[in-house]
This record gives sequence, C-alpha cells and structure tokens, in this order.
Amino acid sequence: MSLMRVKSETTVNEILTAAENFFVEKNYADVSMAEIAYMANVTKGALYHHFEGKEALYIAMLMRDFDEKRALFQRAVTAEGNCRARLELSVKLLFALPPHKRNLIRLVRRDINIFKGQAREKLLRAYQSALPEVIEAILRDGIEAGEIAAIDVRLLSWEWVAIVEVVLTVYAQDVLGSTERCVEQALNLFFGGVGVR
Amino acid sequence: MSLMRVKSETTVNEILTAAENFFVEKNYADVSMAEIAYMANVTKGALYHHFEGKEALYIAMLMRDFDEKRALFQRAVTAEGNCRARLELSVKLLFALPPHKRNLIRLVRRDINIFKGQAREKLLRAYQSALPEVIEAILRDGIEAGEIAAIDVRLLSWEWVAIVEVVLTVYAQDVLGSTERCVEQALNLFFGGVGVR
DNA sequence: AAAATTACCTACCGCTCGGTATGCTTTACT
DNA sequence: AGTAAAGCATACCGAGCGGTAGGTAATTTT
Repeated sequence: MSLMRVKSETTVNEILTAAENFFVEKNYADVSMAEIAYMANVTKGALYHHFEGKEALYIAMLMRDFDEKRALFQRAVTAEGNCRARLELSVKLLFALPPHKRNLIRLVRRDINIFKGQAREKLLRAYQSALPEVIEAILRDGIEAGEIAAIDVRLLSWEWVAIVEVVLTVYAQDVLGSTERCVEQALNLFFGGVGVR
Repeated sequence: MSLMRVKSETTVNEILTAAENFFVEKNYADVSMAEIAYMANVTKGALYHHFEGKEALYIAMLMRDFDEKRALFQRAVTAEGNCRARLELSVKLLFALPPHKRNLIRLVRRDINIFKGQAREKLLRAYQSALPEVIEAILRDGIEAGEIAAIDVRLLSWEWVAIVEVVLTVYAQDVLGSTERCVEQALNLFFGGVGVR
C-alpha cells in the first residue's frame, strides 16, 4: 500500500501541475486531455484512471490551488498591524509567487460560467473561502477600527481584488517599475483615491 | 441592387445579434455555428455565405459593438463639465444600456487569448480606440486641470474600468439599491478612496 | 503462492462541430 | 425575355475530442 500510493500521488500531482499550465494559458475547451497527459508523461488512460473526467480534473486542479492560496493569505489575516499593513502583506505574498501561480487566481472568474449545478456551487464556495472571505476578514477589522468607510465588505473585497488585478498586469509593472511601486499604487488608490485634494 | 441589399443587411444584422446573445453567455468554443444560425432563423449555409468562418463572425460582431460603444462614450468626451462629471456621464450612459449590451464590454478581456496574430492585433486596436482611449481622453483633461494625480493615463483608465465593472454586477446593484448609488460608489472610490481621514 | 487490487497503456468508438459542395430560388442587369 | 449573380438551403465530409474497453505489469493482501 505504501510504494504504490506514493507512485500514484506523484502521478496525480504531475497531472495537476500539467493541467495548471495549460488551463492558465488556454480556455477550458481548448485544452485537451491528450495534451495534459502528454505533458504529464502519462497516457490518457492514466488520466481517466485518476479522474472521472475532464471536469473533475479541472475542479481538482482548482481545489488544490485554492488550498495553497488560502494557506498563503491566512498569514496576512493573522499578522500584526492595521488593515492597510495586512492588505499590503497579502499582495506582497501574491507577488512573491511565480507568475503562473499568480494567474491561477483569475481562472475561476474566467471559467465559472461553463459549469452548471453542483459543480458550479462547489467551485464558488471553495473560491469564496479561499480568497474573498480572507480579504473580508481584514476589511472588517479595518471598518471596526475606523480605518475605512463602513461599506459592504463583500463589495469592498471585490473592488480591492479588481484594483490589485490591474497592477498585476505586465503593463503596470513596466510603467511602475518595481513590485513595491505596484503594491503602493494599489494601496494608495484603494485608501485615498486618485483625486487631488 | 436595393431589395436584395436590404434583405442581406437584415440577415447579417440578425446573425450578429444572435451571435451577441450566445457569446455573452457562453465561451467562444461552446457556441456553435448551428445554434447561431437557428437563433437567426437561417441555416449554416447562410452564415458561411455572409462570413468567412466562426472567427470572422465573432470579430465582426465585436466590431459592430465597438462602433456603437465608441459613439456612445464620445458623448461623454465632448460633454461640458469637469473630469468627474464626464466620467459620471460615461458610466450613466453605460448603465442606460440593456444588460446584454453592457456585458458585451467584458468579452474582449475574456476572450482575447483565443486569437493569434493579426486577428488579435486587430481586435486589440479596435477595443483600445472604442473604450480605453476615450476614457484616457477624459482622464488626461483631469490631470491637466489638476483634478487627479499625474499617473500613467492608461493604467488609470484600466483601474477605472475595473472599478466600474464591479459596480456593474448584480450583487452591487442589490446592495447599493439604485443605479445612482452604484455610480456614486465608483466615483467616490476612484477619486477619494475608502480610507477614513 | 495464489488471489485481488492498483496503476497504467493501447486501441478504438461515437459524436460534435467547423467547414464545403451543390443546387434552388429570387432579384438585378441588359 | 434571357442571363448573370446574389441569397440561401440541404446534405455531407473530415478532424479532433471526450470517453471506454480490455489488456498487462507491478504491488499488496490473504
């Protein structure tokens, strides 16, 4: 039970990693099971041995990433400091990831429409608890401490994520120069806006 | 030349409208030429008579929408008032559109990755001139007038669009109640941030 | 050592979808 | 009136993909 289990886990991980690489760069429909298998150095038969189908594989891949992301951002929630400092930490943690892992964050919002019923619900719940809820926890503290205005936290978290996604682009990093400037830009906009007072 | 031309134009418009309805709700790959044809009350033969293929049809559809959007937002550029007032007008114009036309705006950013080469460039240029450049014109005026901070206008326009897209969601409209509140929320965040001073 | 289970491969099936070949009907030109 | 051309329908093809059936080799269980 030991040797085989290790082998299986290794294969599964290789498959999931291969899947990540394809799904971040191409649409769900444009990624074939055959190429994932090829990239993972196995055959299609192996894929269907470990996963029920394409949809299950895709969901499993996202779930694994959600777990990583949740663990990562949890560090920002439990960190010391005020709301702004903790948001800053969360973005810095995100920037510290390799580009490919960063971009995985956008997959749900891009592909959520292709799933129906329970698969869709499952994904949404998992995403909610991996990202928005974590941000919301920080924002709630910020509101209680009187640092930010008392606006619906979910809406606030979405706006925050939207703002961050912009500075995550290549263009933003070109224009702003460094990671620090990107983080600063996002924080300044979110907390103070761009209007001149 | 007259009767047939009118007939043809009508058919083309019906095809484009049918295409819009499908492409806003499903991924590019999940929309079939057959269902577009059915929705437009023609056959696949007619589609391929009027368009070279699926890609050409999709691009033509976006192009038509770009033209409408550019004409729409141009009104905000030439309007009287300061930067903030004109941005407000542009969002209100967007909100005044039927939901289906509103959402077309997100298609490019969603699907741009599935095109390569010249098709991709063409789409990007058309999109740039239909939306970002229009916003940029307003923002540039705002910077010159000292209303907003001197940040790269393209980056600013992206942030603005990102913020607006959030208040365009159903959730935001539920929470905030009215269109006016949505517009106000976006403007307040963009100009003043959410930090308490 | 035999049986059962796991991991994986090869070969194949069925279906969908983009695209095409061809012909019919209506309009436009001369 | 006759001919050319445009608008559109029908019927079909070929490729590619998700998924399956069945076999083989290794490992674990009894």
